[in-house]
Amino acid sequence: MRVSELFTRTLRDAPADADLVSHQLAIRAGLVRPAAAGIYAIMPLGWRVIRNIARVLREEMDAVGGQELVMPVVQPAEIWQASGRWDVFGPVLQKFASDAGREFALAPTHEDMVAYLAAREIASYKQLPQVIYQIQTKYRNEPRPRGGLIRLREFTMKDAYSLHRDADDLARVYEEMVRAYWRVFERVGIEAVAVEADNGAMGGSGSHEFVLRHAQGEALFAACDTCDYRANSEAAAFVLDQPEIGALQPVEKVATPDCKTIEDVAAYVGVPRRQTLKAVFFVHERPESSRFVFVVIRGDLEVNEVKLINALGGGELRAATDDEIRATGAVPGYASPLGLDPGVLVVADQSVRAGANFVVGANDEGYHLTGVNVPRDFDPAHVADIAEAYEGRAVPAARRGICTWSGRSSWGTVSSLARATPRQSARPIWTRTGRPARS
RNA sequence: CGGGGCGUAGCGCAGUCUGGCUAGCGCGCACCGUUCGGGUCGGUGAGGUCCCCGGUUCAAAUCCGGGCGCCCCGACCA
Repeated sequence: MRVSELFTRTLRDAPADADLVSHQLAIRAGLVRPAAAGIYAIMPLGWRVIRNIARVLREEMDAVGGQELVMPVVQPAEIWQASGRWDVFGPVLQKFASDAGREFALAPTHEDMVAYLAAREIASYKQLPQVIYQIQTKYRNEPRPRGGLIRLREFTMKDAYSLHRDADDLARVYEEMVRAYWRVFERVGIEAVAVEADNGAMGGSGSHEFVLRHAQGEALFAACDTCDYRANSEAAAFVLDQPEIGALQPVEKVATPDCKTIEDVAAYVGVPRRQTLKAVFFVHERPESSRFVFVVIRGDLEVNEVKLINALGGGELRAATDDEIRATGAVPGYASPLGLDPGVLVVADQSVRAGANFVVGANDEGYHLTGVNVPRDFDPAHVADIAEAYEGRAVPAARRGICTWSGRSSWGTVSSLARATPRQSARPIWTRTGRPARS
């Protein structure tokens, strides 16, 4: 067909609100046209690209025994209530009611529908394993769509789901899926990097994310400079440095006026940041309850909320308000795990054991304590790795490689899930794979 | 949800601070001419709720109040 007959026109100037080069080119070339924030029309040229990618995906999914189907985008509330996720998913799940008052949701993912179908189709373990997949629209009511096509509300995803009778079978198909993904990326011409990922709220064990090294990506991943360790920022582990510990000092209360941040305190007292302890406050929310969480971490580190959620066993986190902090007896800016109400849940990062003679808040406006030691002065009930890795840390695998950070843009994940949805009993073990084909 | 920016012709912009000619410019579009050809050159022309609502004023794109939308940073991201 001639370009002169093309439905789409091309543009010499990119729209002012397109910042990323990829976004500018996609619009100027007429691949896509915006309809609303995070919602695009795929124009004829763009659709050709998607169809070509889809063809490759179908061939590779079929090659590992996948059966294609199409599940609905509009799904009745009952399916989400049955899996327990109707009330848990949060605002990303776009709910709406028909005029008659029947409740529906736009599918942001299809596990729940798969569970619904599998429960009706699979009558015996002899029917397993099964691999099904679809190339279908997803709708996620993202709080902030961004970067043109980087993060969309409405998008197309290839998602595959496998159902298994046991863990060995799952592990076998998991590996097949990972290999299938490599073939897809190779054929499509994407230089993907496989990184260890976290399953997040889906739970389960084992997850690989295929990412594109991309400066404007949504997030970061860590890569070891000497070994092949690769992990996204939610999953990256690192080796904690162990400062030399001299003689333990006694606890002393010192005045630290106007020192509400770690930088201020460290500078005022004259110690490195890693000789301070920082308190961070969250409210841990679950469908049935919410609880205040007092988190303690070494001053030079940041809390990784995904790790913290995992340490807490799931649920959601939000930052606590100052009022909620005061209600526990802690003083914002000068909070201390020492002398807290014993009813307050304290979770400490393992870094609190890496160091000595820490400077911590005194729970008294304008004062800090020095010479605080673990476990002599406080002994946290819960200690876990909840710190975010960062550039320059040694990675655990090689024990000496240095971690470097790169931007990442997610092109797909393969996850191995323990069990679909605990509330739906007699469900087979199944895995979810997939998340590519965002144009 | 917090911080910042923007909204004037299909696209890119000027005009707004300091209210007042008929709201302009480039590209694109239509028509006529021109060229072997061209992202050619020349001419003519169409196209505007100046984001919306309200207010101030003799007079509002411009000032004031409210709202909506879009983009960026952060929070979030199953």
